[in-house]
Amino acid sequence: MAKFYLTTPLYYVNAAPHLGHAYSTIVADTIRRYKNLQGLDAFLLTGTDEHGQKVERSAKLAGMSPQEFADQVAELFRKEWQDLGLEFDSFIRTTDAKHEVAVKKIFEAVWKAGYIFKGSYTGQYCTACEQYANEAKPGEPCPECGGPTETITEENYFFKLSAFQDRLLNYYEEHPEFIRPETRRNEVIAFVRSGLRDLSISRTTLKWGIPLPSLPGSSSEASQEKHVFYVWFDALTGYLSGIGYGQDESGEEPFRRLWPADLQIVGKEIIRFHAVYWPAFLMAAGLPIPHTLFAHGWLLFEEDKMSKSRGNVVSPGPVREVLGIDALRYFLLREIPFGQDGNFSFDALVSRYNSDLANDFGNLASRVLTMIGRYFNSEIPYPSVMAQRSAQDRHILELAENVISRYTAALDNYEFSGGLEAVWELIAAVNKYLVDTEPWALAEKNTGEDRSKLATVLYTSAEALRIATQLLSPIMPESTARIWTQLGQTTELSSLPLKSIKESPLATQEKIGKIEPVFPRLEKEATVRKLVQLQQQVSGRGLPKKTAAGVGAETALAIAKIAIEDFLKVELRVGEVRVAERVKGASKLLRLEVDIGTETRQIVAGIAESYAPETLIGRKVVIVANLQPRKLRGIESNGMIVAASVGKEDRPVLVTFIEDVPNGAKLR
RNA sequence: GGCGGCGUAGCUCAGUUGGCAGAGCGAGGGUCUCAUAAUCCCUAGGUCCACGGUUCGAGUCCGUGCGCCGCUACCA
Repeated sequence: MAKFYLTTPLYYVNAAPHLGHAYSTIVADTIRRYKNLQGLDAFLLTGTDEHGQKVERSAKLAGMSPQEFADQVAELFRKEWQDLGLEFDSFIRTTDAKHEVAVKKIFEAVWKAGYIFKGSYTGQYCTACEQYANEAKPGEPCPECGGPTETITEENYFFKLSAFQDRLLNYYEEHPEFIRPETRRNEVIAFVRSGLRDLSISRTTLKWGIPLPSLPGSSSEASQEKHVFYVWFDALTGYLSGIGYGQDESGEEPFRRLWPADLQIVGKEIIRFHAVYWPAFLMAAGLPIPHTLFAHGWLLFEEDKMSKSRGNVVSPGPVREVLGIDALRYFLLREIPFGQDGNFSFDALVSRYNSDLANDFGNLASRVLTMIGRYFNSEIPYPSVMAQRSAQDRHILELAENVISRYTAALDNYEFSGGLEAVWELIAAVNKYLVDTEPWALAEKNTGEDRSKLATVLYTSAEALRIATQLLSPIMPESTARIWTQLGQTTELSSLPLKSIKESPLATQEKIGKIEPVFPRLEKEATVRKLVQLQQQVSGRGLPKKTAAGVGAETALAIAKIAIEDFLKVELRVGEVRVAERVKGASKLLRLEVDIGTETRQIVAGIAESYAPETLIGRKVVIVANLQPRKLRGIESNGMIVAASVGKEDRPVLVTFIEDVPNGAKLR
């Protein structure tokens, strides 16, 4: 049996699992089920990425060791998938012993192939954040905390990424299906075309990682012990270690069977690591490249990116409790074209549930089954022979055929939304068919001819319902299984191959099961209220203890009181912008010349994303006049512009005066 | 700034090789009664961002402008 190996991202344990993580995993679980129905041996790997600076810091904040911290969060993930009924075949943790073995093995392979060399990495290091401030240039402050950065040079092991530029471009060219969707593919190609620099793959600035093995032929083995792997070299290898790469003969068997992966699902923010570094690592190690890499979009909550710092993280738990996991699966796969960003809101979720699941699908099952119960003593009736059926009857079966092929074509291409639309076309058509043929009226008349028409209508409807149910089983495994039982089917729905849809029509005279609504209609307002309420209860929980206290301490620091003398040290003055222009090569910076009465100051301000240069000329601004000069992009900045910081993205909004104020006026 | 994408009915979006503007949801009206107050039918007269061009004819091709978004590497 042919295999289908797919992976979710290995989730970083710095955050508790939320709906965004669930989205990736739900998609993967759906594909796994679908591929199994297609007769493939599907294997799904998920897991957690546990090393790196952020975990080290979060653990410290929580007052525990990184390992303890990672253990707790990894367990949260595992439990979440279990609660959501998501099935996986392997769960890899990058702190597993077998993973460490695999990382060392692939590193040695890359080393032997000659793609590792020792070099030095120079960057701006922020001691407060304990990390490199990548965007900062020498002399610039840390973009995260605003603290000073220093230029430090670190001895590192480098991966010769530059050697793979052409090979990667060729690969993208020859395998258009490798990076999806198209826009991401274009971005990646543009990025690689612009030139690749070698990548440092070891770190000495942190301890929480996998130590580099001693290298044969390397003279300085002692110093190597201080090196740990760069997290991405470590994490990506999880896709190999999770299926046995690096194990002994028998342990490595799944790897040899499953690799290369057929589908790797990732979030769009990590596409580069997967589309550039990862294939390069694999090429260097002499391993095959995965077939497809699919970058999905972000789940936005009420128009905003879901993130912990924004405090708008939605947990899957409440949705599962109130609407059931299948409603969530359906919503995510139907509402959001796979690959694009999508909006999640409780309102939209409940609306979709009511209109599509309750009104269309659930109600169709209910009315068809009820009529079979009432008019045919709960037995699937015999339809007329084909020649005697009406055009309407035949139309439903033809449409069903058509929908089956459109649905499978869509799912084969990971277009869940399109596939579901097709199924709903069938569902809508059957609802209409029932109104047009009026089986209840046929039952009233009860002549022989009407009786056989009635049987045909109900059989045809039930048959279409059966087809829709079977098609939808990978999307909504639990609810479709219930409808399956109500249709009187005793075989396990999840074990029926896709091809049986066409081959096994509903058997007549089978007794249908007990009818009960699978998607009861919900009162929208009350349901949304309930979801919001439950969500608020859950929001307090999440990451391991003490994290909340740590955040509190940071806030306290920020609002510490200062004396008036401290404030008087700051010289704030009114100025008028005379000249404003973009700084070449910097997307955020503007070079301003500001008239402060006594002189004109040159100031470089990071406001280019919010203000077009020409709109600033002649505008009154407030500047900090006694700031130490600093060079930004080689341009000296004498002071800074005062602006409110708005929203989580810290969008700057300039201070303005309602009354006219002379240039140079001092603020106090 | 450079590269790429997008801008179509109140909302979410389809619109293939240029040929009379579409779907779903929401809203309004109506119908049936098998069904989960569900279904089904009717109703949107929308400057297809703006301007200019190519063409017998452009949402669909070209140019310019405006607006929004993504990418522009070693935190993950």
